[in-house]
Amino acid sequence: MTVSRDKSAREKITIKRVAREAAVSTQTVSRVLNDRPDVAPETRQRVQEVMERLNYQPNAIARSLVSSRTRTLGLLTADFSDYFFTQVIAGAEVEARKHDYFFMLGSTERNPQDEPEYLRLLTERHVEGILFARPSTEPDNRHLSKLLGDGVPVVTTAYYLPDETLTVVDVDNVDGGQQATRCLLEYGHQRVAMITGPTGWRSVKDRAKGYGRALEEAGLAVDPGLIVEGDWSYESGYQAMLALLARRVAFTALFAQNDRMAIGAIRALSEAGRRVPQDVSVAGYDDIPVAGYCTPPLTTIRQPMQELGALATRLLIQAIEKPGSIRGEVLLKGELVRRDSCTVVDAAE
Amino acid sequence: MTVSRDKSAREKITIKRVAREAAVSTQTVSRVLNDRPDVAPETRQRVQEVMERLNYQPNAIARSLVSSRTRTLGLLTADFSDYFFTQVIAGAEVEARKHDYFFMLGSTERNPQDEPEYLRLLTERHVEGILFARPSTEPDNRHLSKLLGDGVPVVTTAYYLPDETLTVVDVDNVDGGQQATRCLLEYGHQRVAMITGPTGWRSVKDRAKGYGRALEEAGLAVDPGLIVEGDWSYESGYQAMLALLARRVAFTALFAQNDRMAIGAIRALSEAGRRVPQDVSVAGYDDIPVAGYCTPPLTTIRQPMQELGALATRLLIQAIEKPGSIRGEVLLKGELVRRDSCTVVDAAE
DNA sequence: GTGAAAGCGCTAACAT
DNA sequence: ATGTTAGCGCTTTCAC
Repeated sequence: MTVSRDKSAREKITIKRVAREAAVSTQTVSRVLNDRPDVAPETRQRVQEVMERLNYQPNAIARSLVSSRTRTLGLLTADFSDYFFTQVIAGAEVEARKHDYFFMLGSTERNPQDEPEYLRLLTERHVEGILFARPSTEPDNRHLSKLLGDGVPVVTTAYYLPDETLTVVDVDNVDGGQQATRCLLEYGHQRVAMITGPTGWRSVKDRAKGYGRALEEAGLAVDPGLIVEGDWSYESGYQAMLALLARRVAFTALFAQNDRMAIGAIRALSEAGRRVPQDVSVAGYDDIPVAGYCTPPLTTIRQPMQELGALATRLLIQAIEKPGSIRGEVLLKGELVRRDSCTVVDAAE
Repeated sequence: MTVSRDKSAREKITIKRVAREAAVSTQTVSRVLNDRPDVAPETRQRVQEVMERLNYQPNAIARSLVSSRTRTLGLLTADFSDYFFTQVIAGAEVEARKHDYFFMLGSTERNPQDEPEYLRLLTERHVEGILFARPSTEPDNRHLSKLLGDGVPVVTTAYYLPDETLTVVDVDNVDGGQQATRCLLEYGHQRVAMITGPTGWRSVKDRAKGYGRALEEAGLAVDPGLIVEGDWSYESGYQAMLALLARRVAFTALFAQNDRMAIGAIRALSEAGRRVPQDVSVAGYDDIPVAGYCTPPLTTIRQPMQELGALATRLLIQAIEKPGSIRGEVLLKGELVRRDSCTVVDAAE
């Protein structure tokens, strides 16, 4: 019975088969595979030729079993619609590949209670470390503490734990909030409103702190009547601005803690007949791609998101390969991008 | 020397250890682990207690080696900045977890020539199938053909191969382009411009086909002078509109093949003193989150991106678990979302 | 330089 | 209902 030869002799191509065809022991094949020096040049070449001819692929599973290394990292995220974390992941992935690691993806996507289960499954698969690319909003972090207790390397981006000393990579949100607010103040605005992200986020508190500092620098006090809370979404920015307008308080400028809420707020302002920037100057945060092309183009704080992911991954790999070598926080700075949504306060106002 | 006990007695917790402490054979432990029926209730319970007490975690690597199953899928993508594919991935991940699979992430992010290498590394790690969540723009697809030849299950989203019969999940771009254009025509527009995505993309050709069909239905001819090419980016939409305006051809409506280019084009129109929608109606494609909040809110085609990812994953898993069960294309329909960027043609024009 | 033997953690196949 | 033996594909150890 002759079958097409590729399909018929379906013996798996293992190290054994290579050894047999090259007339050496499996051990020698293994040596060639791992670029060990103690192989005779002719032997090495012969083995390599056989590997080539058979299209041999070493079985990474088997290698992992004996070496207890998987060169695999776990990536825990919460929401793929969040541009910030998506960019972090993009940066992380590129960096991981540079060091010959792969990421296993775990996205809890609106089921945060699944996280412990994800962690269990990932550790069963022997990921060598875990990158948290999600906000720190869950109250229950026992599973993460357990992970740390077990000695699994963990690095987080923009994720803090109350009691634990984590390796965290983040942007300097205090500085960013201060830069954005300062920019508005420099244009002569005295009444600067703020739409914040949801309570509980570290970044929200920090950006608000920066806002407060900038006001203080200018000799102004924080007026709670000018502050509204959103949930980062376009819609919440829109609603927050409606709420602010309903309060009938005076303001000539707005600092929105992210671009989406800024754009939503601009929509509400425009519907209310208030022009941006002539009547109200608006500064956002993130510099999402649309920021330069919406109407008007948005002045905002650009965050080095991909760098954040890359740096976090580098630290994680370092923690794996040189245990105990790192610890603590790293903060990257954001950068003010001036566009058309901010201008000098109207003297007539 | 007394060390904290968690660190000292660092014997790995394996099936052997559990067997020893429960005074059974490893085989019995294995049976309990795999929920086999042939274990005495008391034995089962005793084993489970020991597992619990020792906090035993089965080693997925070892299980994979013997079962040659990894419950791991490969995910190949190209660009995390692309909202479409990001959403596909989000949907895919959720679906994978439902079936107890994980994805290994491979993002070629502006290095398409790395793809063969990625594929090699993924197959070495014995992923059981691969999902391509990236556009089909590379001319060289030998590595993918090889994959198919090797019998690795592959499903793609919006990715076609000239000669191969792939399992493809996609949106019906002809229908979408037709819906968008038809909407503009229904408002009475006769001169409908189009900004396309880059040549070579299947979706570009299909959306253009839909545009042509709608015009034909209305008894109108396609005018190449009204068509400009972009590259999907905001900036390219902006530039394309500048180019179109420079041609000094008359048009009262625009179909942009994605929302980003539509928004870029609106920016150019607004800078040129042409109001949207009063002077020019604009329809986009994708319904990205900002579409409802930019100025003016965008009429567009909503695509079921997450569903696409989920469906592709379901088909992939099916192909793995029941080989030979599927083949061919599945097309999901998009849906027209009417907002403010389109209106009836100005009679005075 | 090369090979034989043992074992990584688990399960399939056969015993009892 | 439970245990014994063998083996998944590879590497480590120790011979020669």
